[in-house]
Amino acid sequence: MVQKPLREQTRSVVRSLLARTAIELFSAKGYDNTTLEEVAVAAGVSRRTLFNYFRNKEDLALGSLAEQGELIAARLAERPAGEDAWTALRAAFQVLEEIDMTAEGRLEFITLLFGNNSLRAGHAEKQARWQDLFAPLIEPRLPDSGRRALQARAIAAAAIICLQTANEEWVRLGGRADLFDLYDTAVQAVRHA
Amino acid sequence: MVQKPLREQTRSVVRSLLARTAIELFSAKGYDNTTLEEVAVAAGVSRRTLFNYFRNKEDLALGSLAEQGELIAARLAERPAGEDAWTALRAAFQVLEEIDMTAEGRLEFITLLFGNNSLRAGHAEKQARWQDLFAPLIEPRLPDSGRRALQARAIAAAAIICLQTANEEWVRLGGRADLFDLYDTAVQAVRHA
DNA sequence: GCACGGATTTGCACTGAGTGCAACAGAGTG
DNA sequence: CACTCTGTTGCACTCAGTGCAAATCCGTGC
Repeated sequence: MVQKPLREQTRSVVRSLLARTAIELFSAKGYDNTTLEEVAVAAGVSRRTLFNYFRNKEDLALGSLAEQGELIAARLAERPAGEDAWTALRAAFQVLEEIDMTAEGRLEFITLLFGNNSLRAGHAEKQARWQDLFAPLIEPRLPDSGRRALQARAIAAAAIICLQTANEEWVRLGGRADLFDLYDTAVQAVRHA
Repeated sequence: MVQKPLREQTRSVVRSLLARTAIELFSAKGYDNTTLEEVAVAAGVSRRTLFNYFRNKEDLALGSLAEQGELIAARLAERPAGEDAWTALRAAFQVLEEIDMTAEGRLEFITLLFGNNSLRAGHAEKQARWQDLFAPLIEPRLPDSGRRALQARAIAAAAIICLQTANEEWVRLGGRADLFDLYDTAVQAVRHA
């Protein structure tokens, strides 16, 4: 009866080990030049087992994005009900700064993301899924009107894209800037230019 | 010496024939359940030749998006210099309405896009590339300031994402709505909510 | 009409991602 | 010591994508 939490625990440990091993190899040799066979060997596991943990090669690299989305959504749900949508989103995004990851690690990871076409695509898509998580949470923050659902989706998408643009710029600057300064600049431009 | 234009002409004819054949099959049988072998046979060409025209399976489905991006960019470049960035973008997007495609065709195509994960990803990525086309064209429309490049990218990205959100909603409504009404609602929400 | 030359098409063989299946190993239970 | 449940592994297969070389097509010059 105590097995279940135990199994799940080992599972998530193995999962993150595999992801870390993979990202290390991808960064070192390039995404396309790294086979899943190599990742499996490096992690001391069979190629087939990799597929028990991740649906595909892309997920192996991007798994953490889905988790980040859930973290942000959770934080967003905790924000006071009266708070303005943009304010709530900005506050929720800041959960990213609490994530256990060195600046070099972030830089390496994001560089990997933007350096490969199919990863860029996967990245874009994963963040588009964030929209589905965030929109229902910001819809109640909008004034009544028809099309409130559409409005909520648009705001969520725009905020995410501002974060992404800021992230890109942050990488371009080699990490020598404050991410949220860049984010604020982006939002300001979009809303008041 | 007259070969070149001629060859290019046939090339683009063949290219669009292949794309149309592919999209038809993808819509009918599903993207994942359609092999490139089948597409090739249906178009009366060898599988290998398909790869002379398209880099990969995804491009076969999404090729038109790249062209659309270039059309919009061209229109954007023609807008008067003093025009506000958002106004210019909206006007440029309207080139989409001039594209030779039936409403059912559009609906079918967009439904295909949103119905498959990897196509959604490719779609998101292709539109993210639009950003690279549009940003330089709207940067001169912004007031002087540091970070104008970042601002231009943010605005381009936000406008694109509004269009995409409107498109999604349009599909959800079965095409029974005006795309630009939806777009305006989205932009309004983002900028003034 | 005919041979030449460049480009396009095609077949072939190969790599690697992803999947279904069945055999296997290990841990907990009676 | 069987028995079962779960996770791992190997194996064989399909399909996307690529490099290469043979075959084919087509406009041009003779």
